[in-house]
Amino acid sequence: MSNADATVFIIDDDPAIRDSLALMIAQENISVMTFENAEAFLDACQPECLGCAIIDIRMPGMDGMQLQEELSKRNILLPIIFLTGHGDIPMSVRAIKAGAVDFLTKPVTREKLISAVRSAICESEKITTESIHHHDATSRLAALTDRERDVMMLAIQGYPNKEIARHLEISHRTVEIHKSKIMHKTGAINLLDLARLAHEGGLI
Amino acid sequence: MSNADATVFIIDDDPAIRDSLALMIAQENISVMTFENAEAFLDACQPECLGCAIIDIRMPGMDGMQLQEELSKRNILLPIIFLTGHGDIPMSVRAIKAGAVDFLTKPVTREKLISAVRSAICESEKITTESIHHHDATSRLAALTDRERDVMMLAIQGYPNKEIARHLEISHRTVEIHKSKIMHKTGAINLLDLARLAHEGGLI
DNA sequence: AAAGTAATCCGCGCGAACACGTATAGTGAG
DNA sequence: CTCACTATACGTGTTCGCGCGGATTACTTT
Repeated sequence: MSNADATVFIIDDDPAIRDSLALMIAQENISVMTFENAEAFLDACQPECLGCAIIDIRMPGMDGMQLQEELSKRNILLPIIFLTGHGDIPMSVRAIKAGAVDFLTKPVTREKLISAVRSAICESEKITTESIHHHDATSRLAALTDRERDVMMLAIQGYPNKEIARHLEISHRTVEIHKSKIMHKTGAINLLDLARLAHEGGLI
Repeated sequence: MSNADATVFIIDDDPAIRDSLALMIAQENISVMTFENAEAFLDACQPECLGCAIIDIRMPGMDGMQLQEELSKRNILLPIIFLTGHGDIPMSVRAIKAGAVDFLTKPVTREKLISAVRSAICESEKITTESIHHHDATSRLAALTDRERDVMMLAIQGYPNKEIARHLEISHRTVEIHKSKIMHKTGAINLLDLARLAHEGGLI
């Protein structure tokens, strides 16, 4: 199965809930880690981790929604499943609109939990793939000099070399040299590829 | 204001609710239309309309969620605000995940209603713009012959003309002629533009 | 401190390869 | 017959690899 290295992080202040959830998930052959509060989880988690977080809304200290916000701030793109005993509709709407994949109410059935976890892990795999692409693109683009970046930005907007040359007030041959170096440095095989790369790297 | 031609469609079986909502929205200088049930709204609405729909979940005949699904099937991309007196959390989660912009509970405050309507109309404007682009792209691409489409698909993946020629087992000059016709028919000014167009037209 | 050295960036010219518009024309399907 | 597809030929413009030079910065050597 593809979820071999995915981990479900359970953050809940109630030990009984933690154990119960952990058991249900472990029985599906998915690895689990439990945390007593948001702070402990924040200390432990990494931006690259694959899996999902099951977060209790109501906790002493930082609550679930604050944790969601903090994770987002720290660029930790872990899909979140909220779990609560005392939620209301506005809260659930806010959570889902803020990007949570699900909002479950206690007591949760095994079926709903596992279904939510599976789709969250699936989401996490997508995010991880995209993140790798993004990181790869960014690191390649980082090798470019400022001037090369100038040329690239115009090139991927479809300007021909002559136009770029006019725009930057340099010889058209120089533009081509820059472009050539850009291609080599980024490993792009053609302009379309470069445009895709720049797009993935967030430069558009 | 930019919402001059946006219309809020209210679908609710309770006349008192309809009138109350319509009044609040009309006071914001936004035009309103009311409908007693889902079927009447479906008969009246068009795919191109700008604005949003405020839909009661619980209605005789087709209910709010079914209406959402039906609108989606008919490709009517109107942002939806649900309104209900007897909703629960799973329902709200499902609705938001299915694309609704908000899920309000009766009785709704004027403030929340207007805020939801404004963001929904803003969303509608985005959708409309995208939809125009998509439609435009599709209609341009529709003029292409099958062979031209073959050539285009390879071209926008970055293959040089010679490769395309080898791949299709035709002369490289013929490929260039196809490409030229493609550019003329679609109005694209260069390859990147064509790729963007194909992307907008959903051909990738 | 001064001189040499390496690295980096920016620039130019030449020539080969490639792309593209125009013109001309043959073949097969509807 | 018309339209789509194919092909050929010529001319022009664009792209791109290669070699070379000037300017700046930083690091090492003397």
